[in-house]
Amino acid sequence: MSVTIRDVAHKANVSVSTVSRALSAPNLVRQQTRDRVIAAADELGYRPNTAARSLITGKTGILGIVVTDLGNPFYTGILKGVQARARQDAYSVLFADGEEDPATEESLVRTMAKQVDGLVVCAPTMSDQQLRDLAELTPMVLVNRHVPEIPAVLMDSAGGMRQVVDHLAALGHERIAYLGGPRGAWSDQERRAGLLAAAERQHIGVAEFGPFPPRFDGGIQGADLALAAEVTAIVAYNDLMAFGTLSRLRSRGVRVPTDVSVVGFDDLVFSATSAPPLTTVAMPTEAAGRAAVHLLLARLAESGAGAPATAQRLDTYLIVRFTTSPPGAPVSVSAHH
Amino acid sequence: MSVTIRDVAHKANVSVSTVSRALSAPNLVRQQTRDRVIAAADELGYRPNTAARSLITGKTGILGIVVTDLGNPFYTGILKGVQARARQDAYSVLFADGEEDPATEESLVRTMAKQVDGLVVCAPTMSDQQLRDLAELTPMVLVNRHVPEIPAVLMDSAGGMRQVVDHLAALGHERIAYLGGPRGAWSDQERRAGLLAAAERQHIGVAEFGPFPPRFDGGIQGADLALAAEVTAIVAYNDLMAFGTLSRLRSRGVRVPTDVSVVGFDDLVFSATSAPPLTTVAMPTEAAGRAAVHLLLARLAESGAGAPATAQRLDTYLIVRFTTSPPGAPVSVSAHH
DNA sequence: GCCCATCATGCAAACGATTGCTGCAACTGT
DNA sequence: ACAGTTGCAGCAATCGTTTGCATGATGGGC
Repeated sequence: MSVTIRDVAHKANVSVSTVSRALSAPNLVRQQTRDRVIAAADELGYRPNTAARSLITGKTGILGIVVTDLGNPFYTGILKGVQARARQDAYSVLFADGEEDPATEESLVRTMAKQVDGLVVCAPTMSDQQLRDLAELTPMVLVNRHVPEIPAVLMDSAGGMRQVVDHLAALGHERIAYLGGPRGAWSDQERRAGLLAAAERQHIGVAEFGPFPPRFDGGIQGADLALAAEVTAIVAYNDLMAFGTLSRLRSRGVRVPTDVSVVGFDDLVFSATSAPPLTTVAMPTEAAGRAAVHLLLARLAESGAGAPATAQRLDTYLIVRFTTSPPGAPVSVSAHH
Repeated sequence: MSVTIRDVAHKANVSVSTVSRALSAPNLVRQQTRDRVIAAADELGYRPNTAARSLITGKTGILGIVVTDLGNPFYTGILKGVQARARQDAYSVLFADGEEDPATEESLVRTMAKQVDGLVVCAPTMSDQQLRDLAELTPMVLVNRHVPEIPAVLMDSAGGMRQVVDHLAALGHERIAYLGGPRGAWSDQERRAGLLAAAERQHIGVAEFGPFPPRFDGGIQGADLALAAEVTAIVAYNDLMAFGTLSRLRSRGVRVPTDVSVVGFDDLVFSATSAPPLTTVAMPTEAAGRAAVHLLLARLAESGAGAPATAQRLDTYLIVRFTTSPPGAPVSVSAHH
C-alpha cells in the first residue's frame, strides 16, 4: 500500500535503523550512506507514518487550540497566529470551538489532551480549578486568562484603557461613562480596573453601567443610560457595543464626536470603516497566538515541569480615529431638536 | 505513566482482546463481562491511545479543513459547521489557513493528507489539475468550488442572485449595476452568471463593473462608476463591498434607498446593523460545513471509491432589509445639493 | 447421553517506526 | 604488531492497540 521505512531500507541496501537515523539524527551515519538513504527515500516518496512514530516517541507533532466562540472575529486573529507559528516548527493544529459553554470546553480539552503535545486555551469560561486540573493532563498555555499556576499570554487591556483615559483627559473630558461587558470575563475585569485607576489618577469622573451583553444591542441599551448620566464621552467594553452605541446616538440625534465622544475596544475590521470611523484599542491577537505557541514550544523543549509559570503581557495600542474630540456642550438630548 | 488497555484488562480479570472488543464491538462480548470491563475502564479513567489504534486501523479519527483566508468572516461559519458535525461522530479537526496562496495551500494539503482520514477544502485558489492530484492522496470534498471528479458542496449563489434580481424587478427597477469580485473566484463567476441570466429573463439592463478587490475600498470605487452609469440599483459582489458603496454614497449625498438601492451578498454579522441595515443574500455557511463533513463521512463509510462524485447544492436566501425600495428619480448626483 | 452449533474468550501476530545495545572494522599510539 | 578507541551499521525489543484464529464452554435436539 503505502511506502514504509522498510522499503527505503531495502532500496538503499541498509537496515531500517540506519534509515531512521539518517533521517532524524543525521550525524550518526556516514555521509555517504546518508545520501544514499535520502536519495532512496524521496525517490520512493517516503513519508514517515506519524502514528507509528508517535506510538513510540509519545509525541504527536500536533498542537491544539480551543476558543470560546469562533463566531467572535476576535478569535480568528489568535487562531491565525497560532497556526502560522505552529507551522514554522512543522506542527499541525487541532481546532475546537467551546461554544461558550464551560462543560463543552472541558470535554473538548479532555479529548484533545490525548492527541496533542500541547494546548492553547483562549479566554476559557471554566473555573480556575477546572483549568488547573486540565493543565495536569497536557502542557497548556492560556490566552487572556490568568491562573497563577499556568503559563499565559495576556493582552494588556488595562494598559489600553489607560491610553484611552489619557487620550480623553488630554481632550478635556471630565466625566465619562463605561459600558461594561460580562462580569465573569477576565477581559472585563481588566478593562474596568484599568479605566477606573487611570480615571482616578486623572481626576475624571466615571459613570459605570452594565453588565451588558457584549454585542450591538448591549451598546444601544448602554447609550441611553450614558446619555442620561450627562457624560461627554462613552467608553464601551468592545467595538460591537460601540457600534450599537453609535447607531443609537445617531437615531437620537446626538452628534459624534461633537456632542459626545465614543471609544471601543478590539479594533475589528469594521471599526476602520464605520461612520464615523471608530476610535478604539487594537489588540495584538495574531501576535498573541504566535506568542502562545512560542511559549508552549519552549516548555516542550525544556520538557522539565520545573520552569515557573510565566505570564507574558502584550502591549495594546490606542487607535485614534474620528469618534473622539474635545467635548462640546454638555450632552443634552433635547437641545438637538 | 498513562493507563493502558492492559491495566483495564487486569483490573477486570479478562484479556486485552476482550477489553478491546467490549469497548468497540459491544455485541461480541457477554453483557456481564462487558459491564465489568466498562466499569473498570472508567474507574481507571482509561482513554485508548489513538496513535496505537491508528497504527493498526489506518484511521486517525481526524478530519482536516483548509480555508483560503481565515480573516474572512465567511469562512468561520464553515469552520464552525465542520467542527460541530465532526464532533458528532467523535472526529477531531485539523485546521490550516492557506493565506490565499496556491502554493501554501498545496503544501498544507500534502502535509495534512498523511494525518487525516479526509479533508474539506474551501474555495481553493489552486488549479483543477492540482486539486485532482491532491484528491488522490486522501478523501476530499470541496466547498464552493467545482471540479467534476471531486465531490463538493456548493452554495447556490446563482440562485441567490436570481432572487435579488426578481426582488429588484418586482420593485420596478429597470437598470442595475453589478460590482464584480475577483475574476478567478468560482463565486464571482456564479454570481455574475446568475445575475445576468435573471436580468435577461426580466428584461433588466445591467451595467457590469470590476473586477474590484472584494473589500470596502472596492465598493467605494464601484459606487462612483455605478452612479455615472445612471442606474437605480447597485448589486455588489459581497457585503464588504456593499458597505464601501453605502459609505461612498452617503458622502456624495446620495440617499439609500430613495435615490438608489444597494444589495450585498453574504449576510455578515454587521449587515443587520449597518446604517441602513443591508439587503443581502444569506449563505448557509455553517450548514455547508456540516454538509461537507457529512458527505466526507459517508464516503469514508462506504469506503469504496466507486461512488460518483456528487455535488450538493445548498439554497441561499435573500434577506430584504432597508437598502432596497422602489426607485425614486433617476440617479443624478447634482440634484442633491 | 452424545454430538454439533453457537457463543464468549484468549493467544499472538501484526501495524511502522525509534533506540539501546552489540559487533565489526579501521585507525591510533606505543 | 598489538591493545585500545572510535565510528558506523544492524539486531531486536518496544510502544498500545486491533483482529484472525483457536479453544473452551454452553446448550439444544435427537
